[in-house]
Parts: sequence; structure tokens; C-alpha cells
Amino acid sequence: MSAERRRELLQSCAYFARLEPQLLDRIGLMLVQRRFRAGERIFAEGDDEGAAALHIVDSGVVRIFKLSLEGREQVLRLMRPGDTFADVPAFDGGPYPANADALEPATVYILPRRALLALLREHPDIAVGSLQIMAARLRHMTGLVEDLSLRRVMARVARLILENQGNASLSQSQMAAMVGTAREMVNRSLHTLAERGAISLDGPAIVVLDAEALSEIVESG
Amino acid sequence: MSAERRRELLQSCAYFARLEPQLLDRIGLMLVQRRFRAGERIFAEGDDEGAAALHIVDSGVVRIFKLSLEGREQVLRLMRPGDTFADVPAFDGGPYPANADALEPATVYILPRRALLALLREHPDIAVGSLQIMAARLRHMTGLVEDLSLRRVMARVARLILENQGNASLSQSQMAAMVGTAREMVNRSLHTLAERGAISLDGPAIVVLDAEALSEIVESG
DNA sequence: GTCTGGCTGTGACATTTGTCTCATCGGCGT
DNA sequence: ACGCCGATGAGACAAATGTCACAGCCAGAC
Repeated sequence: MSAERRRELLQSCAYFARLEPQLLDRIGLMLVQRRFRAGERIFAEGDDEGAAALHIVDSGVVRIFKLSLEGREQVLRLMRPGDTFADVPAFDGGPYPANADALEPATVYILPRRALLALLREHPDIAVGSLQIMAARLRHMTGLVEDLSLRRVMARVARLILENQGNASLSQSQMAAMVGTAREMVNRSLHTLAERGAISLDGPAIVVLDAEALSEIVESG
Repeated sequence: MSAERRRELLQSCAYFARLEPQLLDRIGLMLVQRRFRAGERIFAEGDDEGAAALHIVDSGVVRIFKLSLEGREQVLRLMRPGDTFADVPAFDGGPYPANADALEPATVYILPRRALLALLREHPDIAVGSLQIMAARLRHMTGLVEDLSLRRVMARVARLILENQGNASLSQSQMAAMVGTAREMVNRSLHTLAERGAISLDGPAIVVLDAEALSEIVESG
């Protein structure tokens, strides 16, 4: 991969967006490329103690999720090009807190933990920016907790539809893993949302007809 | 409050534990004290855009929680002396992501956002340490999501009991708000845990008889 | 003392959600 | 063509959870 491409990738990523090109090129040299097929596991919860590194998505979609003993999945978030993941183990050196796999074929670049820590010490701006990224991530997680604890399935599905507008469509199974329920519940919820005129269904395709109505359903718990 | 006391408080707090006493005294001068009665609201979700500040608990117990329209509560975490809260709005300048109130009478010290940001830029060590704190907080939130999504109420209650050992006992209503359920469910769960010999109940007091058994119940979902 | 408010303890019941099963459709490879 | 696989659609049922109602108990207020 060319130096220019690496620089572009780093610039598209919130951690490094504001650095001088020279520095970006230096960081680019430390990146390691990894490719994954659709469905392939990137890492598992508990893996790689102390060997964690910052992961940057270059192409494809990556999924972070928790697994229960019975095999149920809870997706924590989806990442698209420019997004980073495994920040937490990269910063604290602990084990991976969750699993990651590729939802679509993906290429990922990895910045070793040591390189990251050195950058943080040399460039306080990066550290302050990183804190803002971590803050955003915490906001996202509190939203997820709010969803799971205080909203019913249909409201969560409505919220997911609103947030996912413009992105590639998800299968009902994938939606179920994201809102923490079973596929059948997603199916039923979609159909009652359609009955109420908020969306229109054509097989896997979801068209938002009335975003207002969807928001109301989200708020109504 | 004396300068010594302020220094002690800062030293008990993970952000500042490793700084030289001189610097601690300087930071101490920027702290503002606030006192709260039991049950008093400290801030509400959405409050104080841009005016957020880092809060440090000096005494008492503070509760961070989400509210639904119907009045249901979900506690995100409890803070005791030395813990900090409102880190997220302090770092990103956004609105408070949740509500805070005092579970017991509490005194809290506040470090204004500007002072915090200046410290981060002057002392990269503080920034790196802050990132580790934020990472720990994210781990805690993913644990909460895992609980809510993948475990049943009794398993969550068992986990809460294990984690809360050694701390002051909580009322069943408070436990319910922490595990995201109704008080009656907590009551029933406690009694079946007692039937199985894992704990012993004497009114509000919970005694752990068999921590192993509790762990198994947590794992069993 | 009495009264009040918060806590625990319980039972019946409604609602929500999860599970199981099956039918159908369409794409894809052979 | 054929079979296979994954997706959606849907009904019946079971399990988990939430809600309501009420009782008893105890500490603090008056």
C-alpha cells in the first residue's frame, strides 16, 4: 500500500486527522495490514493479553459483539472505513473486552500499542483528541444501556432504523443481534411498524415513510 | 477545607494520584466545594451544555442514572469517595449524558473544564492516565450491556451481590434500579437465591454463604 | 402513645419476549 | 433442471418479566 494511501487513511480517522503530513507518513510506516473474509473472526474476547493494538478499518464493515454461553449475540457497534476499534485494550493493555469479526470482506490496519503510547506522550493534542473519542464511545454505550433497559423491542428497532438510514441494509438476524433480541421479534416489529405507516417493507428493503412517527415510537419506550 | 485535605482528596483520585505535591496544591486551589442532602439532584441529563466540570466525590455516595418517560430508572454506576464523575462532558464539552443524585449526604469537589483541559496539555501523563480511566469506564459499560442483554434478572442480582460485597447494603428498590428491573423481581430472586443456599436473608441484610454458587448462577445466564 | 412513610414479603395476573415449528421465496452452484 | 441454503413471514406456545394489590414490620415524626 502506498504512502499516500496510508496518509489518507490516517487522515480519515479521528485520532490523527489534524496532524502534519510528515508525521502522518511516519505513523503510516508503523501500520500493519490485515485482510479478513466475510464472517471471519478478527479477535475473540479475552484474547491477546498485553498484545492489543489499535485497529483502523480501511474497507468493509467490522462488528464488535458479546457472546453468551448459549450462543446469543449482542452487537456493541459496527465500524466502517475510518473508524477505529480495540481502543480500550490498546490504551489499558488489558484483554479484549469483546469479539470482533468482519460483516463484509474487510481490510484493517493495526498500530501497535507501543507506537500509540509513544505518540500520546510526544503529542498531547493526540491524547486530548483521544479523550474526546473515548467520551463519544461512552455516550454511545450509555445510549445502548438506555435502549436495553428502558425501551421495548419495537422502540429499539425503530431507533436502529433511524440510525441506520443511508447505510447498507441489514438482515433481520443482524438487526436482532444489534438490538439484543430474537430475529422473530424483529420481524414482528417491522411488520407492526409497517402497519402503522412508519415504514414500508419490500422483503429485505426498508423504506422510511414517516421519520416523525418512528421517533415517537422510540420515545414512547 | 484545608490545603492538606484537598491534596489528600486529589491523591485518592486516579487522575492525579501520581503528581508532585506542589502541583496537587495548585490544583487544589481550583476546586469548588458543593454539598448535597440525601436524595438531592446534582445535575440532570441534558443540563449545563458547555458548563460541565469534573466532579470528585469527597464523602457520601453518588448515583448516576438514566430515566425513562414512565419514571423507570437505570443506574449506570455508584460513586464513593475518590471516584470521579461527569468525566465525559468534562472532556468533550457536551451536555450531561445522564442524571446524578446523592444516595447519601455527599460533598463533591468540582474542577472546571478549562482547568482540566489545561492540565491535560501541560502534563501528558495525566492525559495518558485519563485514557486508562476512560478505558476502565468503557469496560464497565460493556459489562452492563452484557448483563442487560444476555443475562436474566436472577443472574444480574447474583452479580450485583458479588460486586457489592463489603459495601453498605442496598434496598431492594435500589438494587432493582441497578439491574434494570422491578423491585418485586429482586425480592423473588433474592428468595430463590436463599432457597438454593447461596445467600442468607435477614430482612435487608444479605449474607453471602456460597460465592461459588453465586458465580455459577451469574455464568448460567 | 399514634401515625406515617419506607421497606420487605407475596400472590394473582397481564404483558412482553423467547422458542419452536413450518411454509415460502430466491439465488447459487452443480 | 435440481437441490441447497439463507432469508423472510407467520402461528402456537412457553418462559420471563412487569404490574397491581395488599399485608406486615419498623423507625422516626408528632
